[in-house]
Amino acid sequence: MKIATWNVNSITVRLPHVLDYLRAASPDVLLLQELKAVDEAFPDTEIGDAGYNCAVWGQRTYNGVAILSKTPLDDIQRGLPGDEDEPQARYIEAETNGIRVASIYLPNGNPVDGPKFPYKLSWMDRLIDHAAALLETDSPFVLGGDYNVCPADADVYDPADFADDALCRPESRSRFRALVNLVLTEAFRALHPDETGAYSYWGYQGGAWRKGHGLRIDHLLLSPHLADRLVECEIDREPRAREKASDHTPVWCELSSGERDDTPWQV
DNA sequence: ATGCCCGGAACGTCCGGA
Repeated sequence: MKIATWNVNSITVRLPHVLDYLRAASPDVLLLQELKAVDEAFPDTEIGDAGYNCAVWGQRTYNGVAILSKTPLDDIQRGLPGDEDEPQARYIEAETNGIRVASIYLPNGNPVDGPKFPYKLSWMDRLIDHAAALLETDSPFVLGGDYNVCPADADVYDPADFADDALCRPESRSRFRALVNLVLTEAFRALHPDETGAYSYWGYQGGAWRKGHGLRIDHLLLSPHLADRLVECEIDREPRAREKASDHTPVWCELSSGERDDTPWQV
């Protein structure tokens, strides 16, 4: 089972790229962020024709998250539990193919001296609470998306320059660690502990993509059941190299079927 | 010190239909 996440920075502009990606990579589940479109403008017909069901929480201008899946999507939840008055469309969760999946667009938090930074941190606190509740259910789940957190200096092209950025600040990193320490598995780093320069985002300004000035801020966090099934996790740079690219590129992981090897142990 | 780049909204302009 292949699960991917991609911040598309406008589903309207990026639809051709998304359809190409669905055809080329054929993920079972694709988590999307930054739709920048209301529900009614979401291209569910085109995506349906490509063989995918859609769960969407859109918003005008900003934010917007969706889950695409080859299998039906059930029990769709929009927003974090207890966050019913939250107007920002940053979280959607559903059941598909026997697992729970969430598409997350975590607040950026910049500038750190304004109200956006405490909003980010409290949003992370609520996500941690919800992840703890999901772990209590003992059911397999994936929390994937644009976390807007570089977990470590190895995930930033210029750590010194980003030391005081909301994506790298210790308050953001400590909450990301607290989430992982619940215990979840951050799929890419689990399989590539020493890899540097493995970014998922390169800004539009100053030729960042050409210069390799990137950040790794898009993550797939797996529950213990699914961590046991993790066989591969990669960042697909091809979509970022295209004309009219999103500033993010897809991150995907492959989970084995989950069938246990019951071969008897032999001396 | 500031913009760099991009997308959407708002707006302005153009176009089609009445």
